[in-house]
Amino acid sequence: MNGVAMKGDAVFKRTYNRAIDHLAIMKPGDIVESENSLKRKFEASRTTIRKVLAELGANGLISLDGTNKTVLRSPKQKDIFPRSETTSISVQVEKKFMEWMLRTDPKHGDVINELDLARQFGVSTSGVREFLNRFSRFRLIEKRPNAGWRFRGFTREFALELFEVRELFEMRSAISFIATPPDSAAWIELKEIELEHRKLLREIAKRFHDFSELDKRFHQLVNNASKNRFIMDFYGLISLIFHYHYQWNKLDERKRNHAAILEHLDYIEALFSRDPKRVETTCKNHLRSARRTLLESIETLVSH
Amino acid sequence: MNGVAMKGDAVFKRTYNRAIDHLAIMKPGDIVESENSLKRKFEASRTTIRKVLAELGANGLISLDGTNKTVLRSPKQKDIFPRSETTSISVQVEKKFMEWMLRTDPKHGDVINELDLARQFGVSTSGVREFLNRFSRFRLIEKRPNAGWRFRGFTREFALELFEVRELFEMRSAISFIATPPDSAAWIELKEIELEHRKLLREIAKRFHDFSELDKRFHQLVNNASKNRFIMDFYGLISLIFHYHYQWNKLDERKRNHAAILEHLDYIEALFSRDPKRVETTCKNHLRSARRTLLESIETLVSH
DNA sequence: ATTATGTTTTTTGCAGATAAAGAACAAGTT
DNA sequence: AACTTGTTCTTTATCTGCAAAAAACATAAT
Repeated sequence: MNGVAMKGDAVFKRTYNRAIDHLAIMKPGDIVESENSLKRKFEASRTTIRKVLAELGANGLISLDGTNKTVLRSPKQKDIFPRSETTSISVQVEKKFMEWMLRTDPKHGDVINELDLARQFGVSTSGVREFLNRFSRFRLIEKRPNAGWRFRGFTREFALELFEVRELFEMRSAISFIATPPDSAAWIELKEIELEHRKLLREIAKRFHDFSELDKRFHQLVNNASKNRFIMDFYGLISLIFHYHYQWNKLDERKRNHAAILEHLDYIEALFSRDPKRVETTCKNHLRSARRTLLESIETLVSH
Repeated sequence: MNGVAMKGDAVFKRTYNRAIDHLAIMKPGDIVESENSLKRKFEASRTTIRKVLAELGANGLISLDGTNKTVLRSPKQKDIFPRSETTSISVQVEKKFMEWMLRTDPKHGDVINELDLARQFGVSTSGVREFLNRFSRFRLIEKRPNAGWRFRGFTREFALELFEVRELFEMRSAISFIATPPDSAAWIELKEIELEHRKLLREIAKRFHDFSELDKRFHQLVNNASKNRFIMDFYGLISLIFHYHYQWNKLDERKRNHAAILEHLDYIEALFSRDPKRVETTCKNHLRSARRTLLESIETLVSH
C-alpha cells in the first residue's frame, strides 16, 4: 500500500491463489469448509486463512456469514495474483543470484558487492546479506570481515575436491543401496529410472536436454540410500554445480549425454545384480567420465 | 556516544590496543612509523589507523605532527580498552550462542526464538538471525519459514551419521598423509605431536584436561593432508561437537583420555611406518572407540 | 617514482521499526 | 468433548538509517 513495504505478503497471495483454485472446482451455492480445514489443506496459519476469506468476501467471490460461508461466483483469470508476487523475497533473491552467477560468470577472487546486488535485484541489502550468509555453506563464496564477500570457485581445484568427496560418498551409498531389502520402494524407483533411460536413449535426437533432470533423479536415489544427512546434503551442492555446468557447456552435449546414459545403464544393471565388485567398477567408471566432462568445461571457460 | 548504537567500533578498539602494545616497547622521543606501515602491521584499513593515531594524540601518548609523529609517554594499564569491547557483535553472538547451547542443552525439536535470544544476548534480532543463518550449515538447526528455527540434534542418529562421514574422511586423509614427501613440514609437526602425547601420558594425573586440545591438533593435521576443503571443513563440525562433548561428559574423563592417548600413539606409529594396512587398523580402532564414547555420553544425557 | 598524509566516496555491520504471519487464548455451537 | 469463529498477543521477514571501516582519489614530500 504505502511506499515503505515491510514484510511482504507472499504467503497471503500464494494462499489466496490456492483458494481461488479451490473455488474453481466448486459451484455457486456450495458451502465453504471450516477455517481449520482450509488451514490444513493450504498449509498456512489460520490468521492467513481468515485474511484470504475476508479478501474473497470483499471481492464478491464468497459470502462471509460466520460459519455459513457460501460460494457466490466462479473465479476469473483476473482474480488471481501474478505468480511473481507469490514468492518470498528471500526465494526471489536466491533465484536472482543464480541468474546473476550464470550471466556474469564470476571468477576466483572476484568481489561481491552487497549494495550493488541489492540494487540490481531490487531488494534491500539485508535481503542480499541474508542470502549470502546462507549460500556460504556451499563454499563458493567467502567473507572477509568488513571487506565483503569474495568468490572462491569455480576452479579446477574446486572441481577435483568436489569429485573426490563425491566418489567417496557415492561409492558408500551404492553399497548401501544394494543392501536395501528387495521389497523396498527404492528398487521400484530404480526400475522406473532404468526405463526412463531406455526411453530417452531411443529419443536421444530430440530429447537429449532431458538428461540432466534424469541424472539428478538417479544419483539422488543412490545417495539417499546412505540415509546420512551429510551425504545427502552434499548431493545438493553437486546438483547446484551441475545445474551451472549444463548451462555452460553446450558443446557436444548430445554426445556426452548419450555416453552418460550408457554408463548409467551399466551402473543400474550392476546395482540390480547386487554384486559389489560390479557396482564399484561401473560407478567409478561413470564418475570418472563425469569428472572429465566437468573439467573440460572448466578449461574451456578459462581459456576464452 | 548516543543511545542508538550503530555499527560498533570493535575494529578501532582492537587496533588501538595493538597500537598501545606497540608503544609499550618504545621510548619517549622515538619516531612512530608511517600509516601505511602500521596498516600492514595491524591489519586494518588506513582509515582505522588514522583514527587510532588521532585518539593516541588526544590522549597525549604521541604527538601528531604530520609525518613526524613521536612517542610522548609510555602507555598505562588504564589506556587500553577492555577485551570484551574488542570483538565484533557477530563474534560475541557466536560465543553466547555456544554458551547458551551448553547451558540449556536443547533437545531435538526444541524451537529457537530469535527475539528471546536477542534479548538474552543483549543484541538486536538481526545479529541473532545472521548468526543462525550461518550456523545452519552445521545441520544442527533447521528453519521453517515464518515459524522460526528448530533444533535438530543432538541425537544418536546424528552422531552415527557424523561418524560414518568422519571415518570415510579420516581414512582417506590418513592415506594421503603417508603419501606426503618425507621432507614435508607435516612429519615434523607429527613428531612434535607424538612427543606432546608422551609428555601428557606421564603427567596424565594432573593434566588430563589438556587432551582435548591435543586431540584436535592431531586430527586436524591428519585431515589437512587431504588438501580437500570439504574434508577440512567437515572437521570444523567435528571439533564443534567435540567441544560440547568434552563439556558434557565429565565421567571417567581421565580414564577415557588415557586410553585415547594410547590409541593415538599406535595410530601415529602406524603413520610413521607408512604402512597403509597398519594405518587403517589403528585409525579404525581409534575412531571406533571415539564413537563409542560419544554415544555413551549421548545416552547418559538422554537418560537423566 | 615511490611513499607519505589529507580528503571524499563507497560499503559494511548493526540497530530499530513495522506489517505479515503464526500461536495462543477465549468464548459459542453442535 | 470436539469444533467452530472471534480476538489478542508474539514472532518473523524485510526495509531503512546511520556510524564504522574500507577503498579510492588527491596532493605533497622525499
